Amino acid sequence: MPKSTFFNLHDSKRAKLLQAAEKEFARVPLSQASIANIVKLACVPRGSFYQYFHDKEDVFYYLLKLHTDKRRVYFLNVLKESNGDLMDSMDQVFRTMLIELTEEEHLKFLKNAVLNVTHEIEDSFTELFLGKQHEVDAVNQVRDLVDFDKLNIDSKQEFFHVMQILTSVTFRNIVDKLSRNLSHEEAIENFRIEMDLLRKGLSKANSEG
Amino acid sequence: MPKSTFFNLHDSKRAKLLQAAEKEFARVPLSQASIANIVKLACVPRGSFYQYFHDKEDVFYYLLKLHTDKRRVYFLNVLKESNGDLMDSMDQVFRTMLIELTEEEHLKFLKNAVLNVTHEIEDSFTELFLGKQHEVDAVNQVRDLVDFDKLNIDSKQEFFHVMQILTSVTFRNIVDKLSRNLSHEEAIENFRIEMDLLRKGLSKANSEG
DNA sequence: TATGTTAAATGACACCGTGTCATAAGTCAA
DNA sequence: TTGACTTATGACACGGTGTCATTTAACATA
Repeated sequence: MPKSTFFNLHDSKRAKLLQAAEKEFARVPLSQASIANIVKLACVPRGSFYQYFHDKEDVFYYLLKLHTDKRRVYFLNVLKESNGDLMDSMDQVFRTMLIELTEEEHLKFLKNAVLNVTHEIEDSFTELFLGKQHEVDAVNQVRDLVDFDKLNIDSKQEFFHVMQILTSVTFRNIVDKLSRNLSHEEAIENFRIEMDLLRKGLSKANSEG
Repeated sequence: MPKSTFFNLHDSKRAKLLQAAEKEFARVPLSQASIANIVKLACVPRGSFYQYFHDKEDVFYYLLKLHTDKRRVYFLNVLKESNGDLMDSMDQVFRTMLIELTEEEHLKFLKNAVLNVTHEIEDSFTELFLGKQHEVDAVNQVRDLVDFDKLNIDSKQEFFHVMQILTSVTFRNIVDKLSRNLSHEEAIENFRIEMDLLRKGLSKANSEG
């Protein structure tokens, strides 16, 4: 998290800093991004950067969090409007993300973020759907919206694992779309196939028994 | 890939280099590893390193490939011995990996690799099961071993997606185990729950129809 | 053995980025 | 105005990277 000094800044300067950082992280992946470029873009002296942030990872994950928070709100709304249909909602969010990724700036930022996946980023993706891990309130927020009659699970404890599975597969599909430069149609078709497989199950036994 | 010079080296020197590199990558994640340390450990001058490799990523991914190749052979054997039961084989490989991860050196290397997940690493994990992407032979090698009567899929084209799903979820479980320091029992239990969910399907509709 | 040719080894060096720190400049209350 | 505290600033020390000119080794050929 940025230092308190950062949050004491005028709105305009704060925005300027974030904008500069996002631009740099859109240019190259995290490991190649340089603080030198960020301060040049934002027109602030190098020392100031360290007044606001601990290091470049600090800004980077803060930016990512801003993105994630926005999407999470959207996800919760979709879930409401679909009367708690979890699979359909994942589908909807996946499609919306693909559309968002046509906006040049955000695309490049997210592309660099996602392709250069660190464990923290996959976690932040999970948070999109489940909220901050181990924060029970956030998990409940989703769980209360989900229509369990549409899910094939015995215990509410299994719900957590359902979300883990859906998140892993969805994330994978986003990464694939970006790394292989798939068209929207291809990406959606791939995702549809995998969601269908998840719905009906991979093992034949159950459709016989 | 390392340069040809590297492969012309005496076996002992090549091994020494790789051992030094693995030790450094076991110490810290890729981004923090330094070539300076590797050459110090291997007792070779700095310039030599660049005679053998393009950069540190080059050694790193080569090491990772050596690990992956070894596991892939094992996976194919398990698949044979289980008469093509895909789900059971994934289970078996997952358990074996957990056991391998008790060996200190390899644990730390893989932990750093997996936690600091880059897109390339998840890809290399997929290759473990599917072989190099777009190399048709490698995919067929697995597909020919799989018993399709145990799988709930209509077309062989769906097989690829089944593997994608299984790989994503398995990979996620390995990452979780390492990042949250789960015990073997917990990790196996989590994995079992998710594999069961995948088997039976997430959606209720199919168990009714 | 002498000679030429190619491959490999070596470490000094220029370059770049990081994070720190001493100092200067504000802010605000008494 | 003074003092206490917060923020700004940029020079600097440190460490890592990749290159390159030079040396050394390997080996073929006459």
